[in-house]
Amino acid sequence: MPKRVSSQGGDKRNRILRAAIAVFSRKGFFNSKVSEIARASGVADGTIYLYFKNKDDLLISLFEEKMSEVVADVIQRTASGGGALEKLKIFIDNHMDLLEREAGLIEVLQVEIRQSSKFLKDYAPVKFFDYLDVLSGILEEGKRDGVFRQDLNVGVARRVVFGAMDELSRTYILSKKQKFHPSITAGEIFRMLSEGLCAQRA
Amino acid sequence: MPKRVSSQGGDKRNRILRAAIAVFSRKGFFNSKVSEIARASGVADGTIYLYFKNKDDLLISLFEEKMSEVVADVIQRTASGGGALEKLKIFIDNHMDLLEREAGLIEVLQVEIRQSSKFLKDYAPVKFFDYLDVLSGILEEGKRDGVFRQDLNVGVARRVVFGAMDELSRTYILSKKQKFHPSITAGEIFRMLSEGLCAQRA
DNA sequence: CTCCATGGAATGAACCGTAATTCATCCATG
DNA sequence: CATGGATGAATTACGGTTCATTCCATGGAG
Repeated sequence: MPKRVSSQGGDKRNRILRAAIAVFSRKGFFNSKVSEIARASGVADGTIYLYFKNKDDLLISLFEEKMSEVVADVIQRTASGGGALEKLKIFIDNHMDLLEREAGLIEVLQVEIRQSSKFLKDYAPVKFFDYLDVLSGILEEGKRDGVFRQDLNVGVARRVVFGAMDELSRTYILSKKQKFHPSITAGEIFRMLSEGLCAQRA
Repeated sequence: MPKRVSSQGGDKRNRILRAAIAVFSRKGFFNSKVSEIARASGVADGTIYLYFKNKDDLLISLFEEKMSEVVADVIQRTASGGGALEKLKIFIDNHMDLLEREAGLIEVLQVEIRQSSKFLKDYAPVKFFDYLDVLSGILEEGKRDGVFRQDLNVGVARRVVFGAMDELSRTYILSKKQKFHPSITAGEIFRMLSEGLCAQRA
């Protein structure tokens, strides 16, 4: 299990991760062969087992490491927003933007990790909760500042927001002929969530 | 491939479908063994192949048939609603209620069908679109009647609504210790979507 | 400067468990 | 006894994982 090779081989682990993202996103975890990932990353089958315990570990590592970056990044970005509403806007924009910047990664996170709890007996996707927590923070702040309704149930609201973004992501990923642009859609989602569907307040 | 057996065995196909739902929902499609489904439905392994082409076909059939019922049922139920807003309420209530009535089924539809497009090369989940179309109909009606904003993008809105419900469903399914009650949550989702998060209209 | 020893990294062919599918056989019914 | 559904053990393919072998960079010795 090489830690970090001084010469040129230092990126081998990353090459494998990148290839895994590509392959998993294309064919799904269960239909992806380790040998394919090996081929795609230009290493031998056995080499993968020098860097990862097994195929499951490859998926988990991928999730943990990449999701960490995503979470750190979105925390950074939203911090620059003035109020809760602006932060929410940034959060949503960022999420939809990821679709273009990291299409394969998002696809894996979206589809494969979801059902991971089914086959990865004990694994809890902590990083995913970190991501949701950022959203909770924004919503709490908005309540505190009177921007959002006082009776907002943050536990439900964070899921509503995430679910909306997530579903649009899926639509984007699955529709071959791109019907819409992520950033434009982000605007629509934001408006819908902040103002609601109704013409008038009841 | 027996169409419909006159004697007692007529329910064999259904027994298999029911068992498949239970097994798939518990362990996921790829980790479910055909022999498990056979055992759970009280038939021999080979018998399954008298009723279904293969394991994939079992999943697809399950989806098509059960989803048809769900769609027909929700069309029926929403039809009784007075206006678009009430129909939307019914739709959301119904969706969350399915979680209790058909927990296993929803879990399969939610998690397994999602990634089906990855491994079922040509299959398009038509019934899923039928379900979304019911939602579109409600939103269109609301726009026509001035209940919903005129500039609502129905294509995006239907996904926002579905995504919100869907994400809460997932939360419900995955959290062992039930933190919330589906029908109460349904109310929160409805309010959030119709009125939005904000305290004031901008 | 050349040669060789050393050890860790990389290789990939072979192993092996698993599970989808088949099919020779059995059995109930009319 | 003929028909056709049902059975489940055997077949077979597949692909994750292993590990004996090879490769290569380094550095010490001659």
